[in-house]
Amino acid sequence: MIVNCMKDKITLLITPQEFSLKSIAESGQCFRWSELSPNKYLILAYNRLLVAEQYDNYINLYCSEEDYDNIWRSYFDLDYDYDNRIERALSIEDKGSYVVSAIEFSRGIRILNQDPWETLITFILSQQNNIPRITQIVENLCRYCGDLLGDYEGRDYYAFPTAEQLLDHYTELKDLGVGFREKYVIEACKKVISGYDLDQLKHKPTEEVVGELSEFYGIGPKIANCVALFSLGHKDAFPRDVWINRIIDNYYGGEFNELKFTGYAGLIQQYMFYYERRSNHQDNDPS
DNA sequence: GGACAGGAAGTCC
DNA sequence: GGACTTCCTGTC
Repeated sequence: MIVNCMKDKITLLITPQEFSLKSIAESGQCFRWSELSPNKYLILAYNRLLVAEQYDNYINLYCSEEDYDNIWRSYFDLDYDYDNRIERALSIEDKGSYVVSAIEFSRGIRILNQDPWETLITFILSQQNNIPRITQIVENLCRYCGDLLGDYEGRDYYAFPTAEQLLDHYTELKDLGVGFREKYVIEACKKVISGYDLDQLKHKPTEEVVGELSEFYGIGPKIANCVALFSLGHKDAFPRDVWINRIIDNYYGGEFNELKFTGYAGLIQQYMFYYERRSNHQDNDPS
């Protein structure tokens, strides 16, 4: 991939097969992307506001070269070789299998390396919830508790709140839509404020990471795997949610061994999740 | 039309 | 196995 740097604009020569903003935006891993116009998004992450737009053969990121190097290159996972893993998966899967269809449908999705704290809280909010509502609650928390980052086209945008900021507003969390998950959020804030370092989990084995995260009140195996995959760089984490379990029941007779995708099972999981939710491959249109 | 059940990237007790 | 916030959907 070739990168062109101009003042406050980075151009990546890359195709939607390798990097698709739209697919990522719809893939359910991030809750702070908003569509400004077709193939143009405003992205909030790491206390930054980024505008990104996609064309047939390139993507423009409106940021400094410094921010690209320090934040966005890692955020968009640009140093990970997706084609290599996809080829490996295709070589061991039967043609026409669910996984192969899912990969073909989902090419271009990347696993974002999001901020661990933000990911921990947003996935606590995800339990027994749906994506539009999770997005709404996250928006409420940022607007009410977070720092103002700046404005774009007349609208103000806010940073994801720190643990201290969330705890400052603990009495209002329920009203902001957090609901019964309030106690989980408060406990997570306290644990982080008392010195627990999420970043150190980047350097531990995935199994150990999932174990440590599961000790948080309100975090079980599903959310622990999400945090490991979406923010700590553990590509072998494999979150099993209702959608994945449904796929396994419907297409794999209730058993699925993700270990055959050594080191990148999380990628396959994300393709399956996206394919199941976005495509119309099911016989749901009898007319 | 409006009530109502069912479900939503789960986890705790 | 039931409860949990709240909202959106489909059904009658």
